Order: sequence, then C-alpha cells, then structure tokens
Amino acid sequence: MTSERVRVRFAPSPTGMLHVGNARTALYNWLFARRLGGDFLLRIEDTDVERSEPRYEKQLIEDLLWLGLDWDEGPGTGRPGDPLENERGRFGPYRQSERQQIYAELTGKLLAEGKAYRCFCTPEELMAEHQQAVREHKPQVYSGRCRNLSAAEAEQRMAAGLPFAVRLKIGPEPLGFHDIVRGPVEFAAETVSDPVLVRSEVRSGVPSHQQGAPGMPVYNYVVTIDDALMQITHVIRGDDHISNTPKQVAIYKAFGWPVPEFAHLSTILGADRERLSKRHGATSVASFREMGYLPEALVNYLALLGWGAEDGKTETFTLEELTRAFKLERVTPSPAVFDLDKLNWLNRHSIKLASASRLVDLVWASFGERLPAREAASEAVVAWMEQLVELFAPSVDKLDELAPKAAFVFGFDPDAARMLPENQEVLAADSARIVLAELADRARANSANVTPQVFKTWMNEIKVAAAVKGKELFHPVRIALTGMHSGPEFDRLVPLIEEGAELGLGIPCVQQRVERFVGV
RNA sequence: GGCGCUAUCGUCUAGGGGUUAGGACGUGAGAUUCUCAAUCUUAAAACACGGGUUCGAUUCCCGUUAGCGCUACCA
Repeated sequence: MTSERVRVRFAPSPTGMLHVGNARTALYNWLFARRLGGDFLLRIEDTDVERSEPRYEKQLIEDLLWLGLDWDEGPGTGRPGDPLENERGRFGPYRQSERQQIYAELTGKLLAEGKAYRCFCTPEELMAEHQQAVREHKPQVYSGRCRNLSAAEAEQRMAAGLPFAVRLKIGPEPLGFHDIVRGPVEFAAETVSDPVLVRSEVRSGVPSHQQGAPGMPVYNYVVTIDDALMQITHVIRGDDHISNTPKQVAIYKAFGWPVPEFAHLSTILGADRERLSKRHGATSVASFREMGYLPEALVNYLALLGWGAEDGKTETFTLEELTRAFKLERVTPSPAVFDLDKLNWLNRHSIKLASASRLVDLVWASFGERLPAREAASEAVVAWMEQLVELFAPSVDKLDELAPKAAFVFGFDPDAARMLPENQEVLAADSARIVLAELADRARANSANVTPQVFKTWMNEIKVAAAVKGKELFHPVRIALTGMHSGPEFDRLVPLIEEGAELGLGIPCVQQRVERFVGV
C-alpha cells in the first residue's frame, strides 16, 4: 500500500452551491495528492436526478478552479486548454449517471454468488421492525427475514410481480476500518443492517418525494463501486459518512476488493456550534468570491480549519507552501467553528500581498457608473485606479468595501456631509469657520494644480491665521474635501484627487471641492 | 431509544507523563497619525467533570456530561 501511487477523489453532488465545508474536503484531497505526487480525481455524484442540475456542476467546477484546485481525471482536468466536455482518465465515465450499466452488472454478480439477496419486505413491515427495536432499546437493524428465502420462494414472489430491493448479507464479524485522522474504528456486526444496494422498482405507500428513483442503486453502493474501480487508495471525506463506512467496507469485502484508507474530516460549525448552513449567512465559495475574498485567503483559512502547521506558529501559507507542509496525519478530529474574523484577517493579508493591477481588475465593476468599462478605459485611468487601490486596499477586509470607501473621491454631496452628526460637531466650532474661510481664500486665489507641497503650505498658513492646530485645523478641511471626518492621509489623497480631476471622469479637483463646500 | 465521533484561552490550534501549557484571530491598554484603518508594543484569557494507572497526570485507561453525526429503498 505504501508503494502504490496514491489516488484520491472529490465527489460532490451537483445539487447546490459548493460550500466551504466541501471546499475544504476538496482542498485536503488535493493537497494530499499533490504532496505525495498522486492523482486527484473529480467525480460527479449525480444519481439524484431530482436535485442534480447541470448548472450546479458548472458552478462547482468554476469554484474549484477559482480556488486553484485542478484534477487529473474527471470532466476535463480544469487545466488551461482542456475543455470540460473532454473527459480525461482511464476509469471513466466520471459521472455516476453514466455508470448505471456497471452497477447493474456487478449487482447480478453479487446475486449470483449469493452474497446479496432479494428483499420483498414492504415499507410497513420494515417500519414495524424499526418501531419494535426502538421500543426494546435495541439497535435498529433489518431482521434479515428475506435473507434465507429459498430460491424457489424468491422466484415465485418475483413471478407474482412483488417488488423487491437487493440487500447485501452482512457477516458475523465486526466491520472495522482504519481512519487516518481518528485511528481504528470498529462497528459490531449486530449494529449494522444488511444494507440495501438497489432500490425496488415499485414503492407503494411511500410519498414520491421521499423516494429515490426506482430500481436505482443507492449511494452507499455506487460510491463504493466507483472508489474501488477507480482504484482510490484514500477516501477523504466529511465525517457524516463515518456511520456509512462499515456498510461500504462490507461491500468491498463482498467483491473481494482491497479496503482503502479512510480519513473522515470533522464538521465545520457556525458560531452557534451548529453545522454550518445557509442559515449562518454566506457559506458558498461563490458568495465569498462575490464579497471580495481572494482565493488564496479562503484556501489559507480553510487549510487552518482543522489543521495546524508543524511548528505550531505559521499561519499564512500560499497553495504551494501548503502543498509542502500539509500532512493528513495532523488533521484534527474535532469539529471547528467557522470564524469570519480570522478569514478577514487572512484576506487583508492577501490583499496587501496582491498586486495593484490585479486588485484594480477585481474591483473595477464595483465602481459602476463612476468608471468607464474596463476594456474602454485609458491607461491613464487604469494607472490612476491603481493609485487609488493602493491607498484604500490596505484598510479593507473585503474588496467589496473598497468602492464605497473610495466613493468620495469621485465627489460627494456637501449638504449631506454637513448634516452628518459627527461633522456638525466639528463644523460648529468658531475655529472651524475661520479655517474654512481661510481655506476658501486660498482655493479661490489658486490657479494651478494643488500639489501636496502647495497644500502643505496652505495648511501651515491657515494654522497661523486661524491660530489652531491638530484636530481643529485638519478636521474641517478634511470634511470640506471628502465629506468625512476620517480617511487617508492628505499627502496621498491630494495628488489622487488632483490627478483624478484631469481624467475627464467628472472628479472635482481640490479647488472645486472647497468652492462647493464653502461657497464662493 | 440505538450506534458512532468529538472535548486545550471567546474562536482556530501547538504540545504532551514533570512545561512559566506555545502561536494566531478577536478583545483591552499603550505608541504613532489631523482622523479612521493599518502598523508596532503590551495585557487578560484554556487543559469539561469524576474515577483509576503512576512517585507524578492536562497528556494514558474507564465512566459522566455536553455537542455533533448516522439511525432511509437521501446523497
């Protein structure tokens, strides 16, 4: 086992948005494969025809690629130049809906070998057994009533048109497996039911919305077959599958296939310690992207949610660094609460490392009408935007905060600014009136561009003329220029405004701002 | 009810039979700045409980409690 090439898979159902829990599972699989030079496969579990939708598959693939996770086998590979219709790999198809033939043949084999049997029990009978078990405080397992039906009896019932499911015989020996994150796990045979492999064709008395497609093999059965046939060596998945695993182990054994290693990842919880769900707000990878989280930040955060660096100290990792550092053995078994604050911190970190030009592209659309279309923008405008981004980006957690924060650069409503309570307080001071009058004098007399030097000179002069300094001096001026009593330093803001005013985007220059605010 | 998984600061985690139980986020304080943010410094903050085993347990074992998962002919 140690000598063979490691093969892992990510097997999502295309029934909704890729959420962060699944994204972490995908990431851990990918990291494990890449570190060991193995294969990472993508398999689409679309057996639930009711809920599976092609658009979700498309979205899911997009999200995976955005995170920087590619795959060696599956629909395409996600690598540049490889179209997704172009399925790759020797073990396809990689969509379960296209593998029905395989499952059917294998079921016939199991039946023929007597390892599986036809179960004619009705839902009512099964329900009764279940209720009795609960009443007697016993494990609820199927009694196995149909297990020893004679061949003749079974034939007769089939001939009578009675619907049947196919069940696997569970032997008397305990069903154990090895879990890389939890160690050995064992289930007593008495606690595991003969699992249904294939649903019956007809199900009366069961509401149709609760019913899987008739005659279709069930999830536990098909994952096992797929994993075995695709020669998966390590099954890394969410811990909600732990209880399913003994059944799957029994299936491997029935076919005589080697049982892989397992690694069950703990659940991601919300702040209320309940399983993270839509109820907790944004949980999909797509929504994080929309809010302006960078993929490297999400990846970094997800890696840290359930895993820690060997040195116990390092917190920031690139994907490449993770590939080198990540060890499945170090993954924690306990559930982890998703902490937006830490994600934000990591995102801020990533934003600081990101190039201005990349950030400009990411942020462009959020400026809406204020900017021309990205493709139509002149180089001067792009260069100026880079300057703007460099000024504002270090102070935001998420990129979607940037445009609102920088909006005032494009102009603001002086009257609305005067009405703000914090501003009113500042402007009410006598000194503020003097400062603004002095500022207006200078702005009026000014004919050239206001350079930071000129601006600094003004401020020094006003300081003397109005006999104020510090807050009393700067705050009124800041409000006149930006509409706000806080913001970036003037040394960088003034040139941004003056250069922006030259761009033909309707951005008021310093002089116009003063005139509009104070009046001429 | 049954079966299973889990348990170190508020959160993510490191550690491990003898430690001042380490780091990070967040929080408090200070520095800096016209201001906010950023940044730097600094502080507070944890081994769920009860039994064993042991010279010694937070660490190993058992139990309790709590949380979560599964308990479907869902995936």
